[in-house]
Amino acid sequence: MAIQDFSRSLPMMLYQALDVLLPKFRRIFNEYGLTEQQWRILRVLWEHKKIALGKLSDLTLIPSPSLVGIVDRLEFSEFISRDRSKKDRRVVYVSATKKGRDMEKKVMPRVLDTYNEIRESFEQDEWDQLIDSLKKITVMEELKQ
Amino acid sequence: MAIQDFSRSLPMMLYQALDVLLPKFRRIFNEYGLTEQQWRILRVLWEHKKIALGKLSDLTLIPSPSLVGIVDRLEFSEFISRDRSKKDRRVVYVSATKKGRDMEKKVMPRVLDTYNEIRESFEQDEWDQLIDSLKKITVMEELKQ
DNA sequence: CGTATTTAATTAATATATTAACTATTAATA
DNA sequence: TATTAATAGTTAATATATTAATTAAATACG
Repeated sequence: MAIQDFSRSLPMMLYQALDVLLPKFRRIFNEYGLTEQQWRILRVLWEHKKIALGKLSDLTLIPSPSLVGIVDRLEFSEFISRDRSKKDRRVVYVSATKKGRDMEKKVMPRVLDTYNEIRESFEQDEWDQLIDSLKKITVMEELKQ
Repeated sequence: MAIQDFSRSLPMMLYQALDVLLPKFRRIFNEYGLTEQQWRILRVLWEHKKIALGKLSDLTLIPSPSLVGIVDRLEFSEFISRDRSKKDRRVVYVSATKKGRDMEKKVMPRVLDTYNEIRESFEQDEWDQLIDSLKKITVMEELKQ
């Protein structure tokens, strides 16, 4: 094992963790004809009713140029609808249609089951510590810029 | 804050950590005309001399269908070369050219500086705990299949 | 030996990410 | 008010990810 072990570097460990965690969730999404990104958007809309694209980008971590196309396809599939703000005509609001809202009851339970299964394989302390450390990374001043 | 807080879910925290960590590294790669994935491949080749595509996919965490194109472009830029195994003609080996090897001296120090800067903002214990927890995720049996 | 199965790499189709540039609108300010 | 700067969303070009299918070669095995 080299002094600087690439495979155990933080970025690679983060990638690997996602590679292991996500396939099981994606299988659920795909059963309902959703991509992972489409699910993220619906997941946020179930809590927001109406949200500007910029805010949606922040909450889903989907970069705005990608968001445009993903929202296009969700709109085409009639899971969501767009409408432009009257007050500030630069702003576009997005909200879930009935079809989009109805997905919550179907998908969420399955996703939560899988999520809890993962969570239960950690001690509460270790889990909290993990989330805290990740949180700490996201607010690191060294990385702003 | 909802019972199940989407933004603090493990996958979203992992995504966010990567979103915060990577841009600073990417800026370095781009100065040398490399994408992040191209760098990952060179990073592995600097330690391996010669490696099969399958193994390279495992070590870089780049899925093989993506790897084909990325290796194409690295070959076109003359950073690496391909050659097919004589023993098993299904296998394709990849190795760094002189141009590819020479990048190590240029890029690695800058990357290590940035990496150490990040690492130093953690206590050794917390860092080790973080890496351990991530490692634990990558070997979770619950997620195999 | 010949056929079926597995394996390594690749191709194909579609979706998303990255970076830069652009448009329309709004806010700031001389 | 006229001009400049900032903001929200979008487009464009290229690279990569995802999933399924394909090809060529190697292996298993009746």
